[in-house]
Amino acid sequence: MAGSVNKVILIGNVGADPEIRRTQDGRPIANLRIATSETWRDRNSGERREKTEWHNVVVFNEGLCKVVEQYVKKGAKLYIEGQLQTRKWQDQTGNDRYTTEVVLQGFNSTLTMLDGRGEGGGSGVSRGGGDFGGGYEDYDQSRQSSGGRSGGQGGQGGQSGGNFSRDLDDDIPF
Amino acid sequence: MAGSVNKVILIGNVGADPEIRRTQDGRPIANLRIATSETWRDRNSGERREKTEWHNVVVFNEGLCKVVEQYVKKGAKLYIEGQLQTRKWQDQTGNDRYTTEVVLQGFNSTLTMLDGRGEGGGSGVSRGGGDFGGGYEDYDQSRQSSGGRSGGQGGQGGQSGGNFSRDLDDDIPF
Amino acid sequence: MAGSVNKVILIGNVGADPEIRRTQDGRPIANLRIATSETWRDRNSGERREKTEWHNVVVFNEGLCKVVEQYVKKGAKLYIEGQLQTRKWQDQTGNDRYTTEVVLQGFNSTLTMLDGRGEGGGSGVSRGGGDFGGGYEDYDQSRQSSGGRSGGQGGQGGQSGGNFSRDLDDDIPF
Amino acid sequence: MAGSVNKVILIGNVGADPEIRRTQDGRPIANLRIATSETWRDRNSGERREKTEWHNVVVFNEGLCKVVEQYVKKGAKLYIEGQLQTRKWQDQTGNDRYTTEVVLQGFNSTLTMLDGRGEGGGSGVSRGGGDFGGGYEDYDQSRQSSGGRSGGQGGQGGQSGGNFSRDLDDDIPF
DNA sequence: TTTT
DNA sequence: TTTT
Repeated sequence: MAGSVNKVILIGNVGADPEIRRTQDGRPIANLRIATSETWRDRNSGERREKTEWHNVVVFNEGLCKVVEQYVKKGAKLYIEGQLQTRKWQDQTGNDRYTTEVVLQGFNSTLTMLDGRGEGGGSGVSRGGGDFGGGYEDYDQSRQSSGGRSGGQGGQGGQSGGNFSRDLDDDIPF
Repeated sequence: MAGSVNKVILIGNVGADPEIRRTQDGRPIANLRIATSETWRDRNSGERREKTEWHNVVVFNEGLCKVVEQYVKKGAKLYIEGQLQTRKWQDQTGNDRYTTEVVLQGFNSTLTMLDGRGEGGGSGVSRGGGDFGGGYEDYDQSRQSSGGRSGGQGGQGGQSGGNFSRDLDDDIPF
Repeated sequence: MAGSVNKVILIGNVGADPEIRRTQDGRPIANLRIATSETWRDRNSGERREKTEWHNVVVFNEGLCKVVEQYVKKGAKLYIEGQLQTRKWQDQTGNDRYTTEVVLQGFNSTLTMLDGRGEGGGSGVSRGGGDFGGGYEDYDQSRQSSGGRSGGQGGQGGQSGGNFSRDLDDDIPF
Repeated sequence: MAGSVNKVILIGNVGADPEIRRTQDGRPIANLRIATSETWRDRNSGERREKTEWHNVVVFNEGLCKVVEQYVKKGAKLYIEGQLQTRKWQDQTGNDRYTTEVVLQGFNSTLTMLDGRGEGGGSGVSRGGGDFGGGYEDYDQSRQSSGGRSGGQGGQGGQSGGNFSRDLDDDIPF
């Protein structure tokens, strides 16, 4: 379809230490639970009220996974930019179920630490791709192929060890 | 939580004529299915590939509901800005199920026609609230109280007739 | 023009304590300087490089001005959502000059404290309009008419005292 | 600075055929004027009012420049995502002047045709970088180094001929 | 002029 | 179920 945009922007806190697992061919995938919340004053009672929303965030992007692995802990405040994706799965009784997630994959994905931590004294800002600003960043784009459920060229990520034998489609949602 | 943002931006096409229903107290709710899609060229085969994502959009905002009712038809291209919301419901067997929707409610919600239609030859742009630009818009803010599943003060929307007897929580998801 | 969007999203730090002034009819206007910055590693030298960008932010929205007045200090980290606006002025020699600012006015404007401060122990989140979430917020929409350089109905803002005698158009840019 | 975001999202129409020029080392730069506009109804007079804002958009990203060159004409409706950048220059009398532009450079930049034209029957969607969706896109990332005023490795873009002898800093603003 |  |  010509001219389509699918963008989610969240600022919120991470509800638990992230889970990082790997696909069979070695690419990392990070799962985050992020809470956003709104407060308002009830017009009638005058009481302060709050509503918290929980978001499932899945990081396929390899560079962002590294950031998550190293710096993101329970309670961290993050800015994330990704896209909405709903995937279908079957429950135990064979019924179709759907889970909607915020996916960080490829370009136009961003994850930024808003607590002042991140990247070894560095920026705390990470993007889905390598080249920005002055354009000379040392980022190995060939390792960027991310790509979710795709075959890949096998282990190009290199961070062996601890691979998950379960594929992405085995995820237990929520 | 201090400093939280929950924002979704979509540009896509409407998959079917919108359903408009009403809460028991007369407030309108519009449901839209919006498709976004990405195309890319497969690195290996060189073929063009496409992936379409379908989004459930729920419009609680009364002003935006009017726009939907009057102008949004199957095939329309829209810009929408809303927030993510996951609601819990029980299926026939009593199991918890969750449905994530893009909700347009209150301020910071926008719906814009990108086909050149909309608002009687006018702007095709609509926001979740009345006052913008020069600040003199004729918008009855008292009818803006929207508020999803809340009780409301009863029928302030005024557009009686054709009310739905089902409440929002009765929705059949997907 | 049908279907137009003009949106700026910034997360950055405030460079100096905000200036708040008032129009002749009593509406407050806050000016902020916000720094955003990018870091990257130089591909050739391997050095870390940084580029800082400074943004002029003008808050016409009365509710957001109050937040700025009370909570925003030099060094604060903010999320802001506004729109781009370029205004024309004449320098001393009568030449046309242009200044581009990020304007927070009316709806679809947001200012959020990301430091954990803000709103008396409350949310630290503020929007350009009143009704959101459950829809019961106690916000006097009639005082919301903001409206930049427009005439207004005179003094509806009410917060008299300390008014600036200079109009907005007298601003010295940059 | 840790955790900084600088993002502009525009949907608007192109005011004139884009100018494409080249840096001395062959990288293309496209300049666009984009109009956004708001309409509202005057609270007092009841008249419809409109305010148009013009934006200077500079495309450094090489892939996006190609799209601009081939498909973007006067009147085209675009979605663009870039960042704010203010540059300093000297006028004829040696005074400092500043021009703020929306820059599309590197990742997290997007340009999308919203008219149904674009990319030879293809998507009309273009991003600042190559890998998205399934992750197999055939995009030569080595030609992506864009980088604004930087030296570059010389002519890697390959689209020789017609280079502009003026550098970016020679731009006449507005 | 901020921040890390 | 949209669109190109």
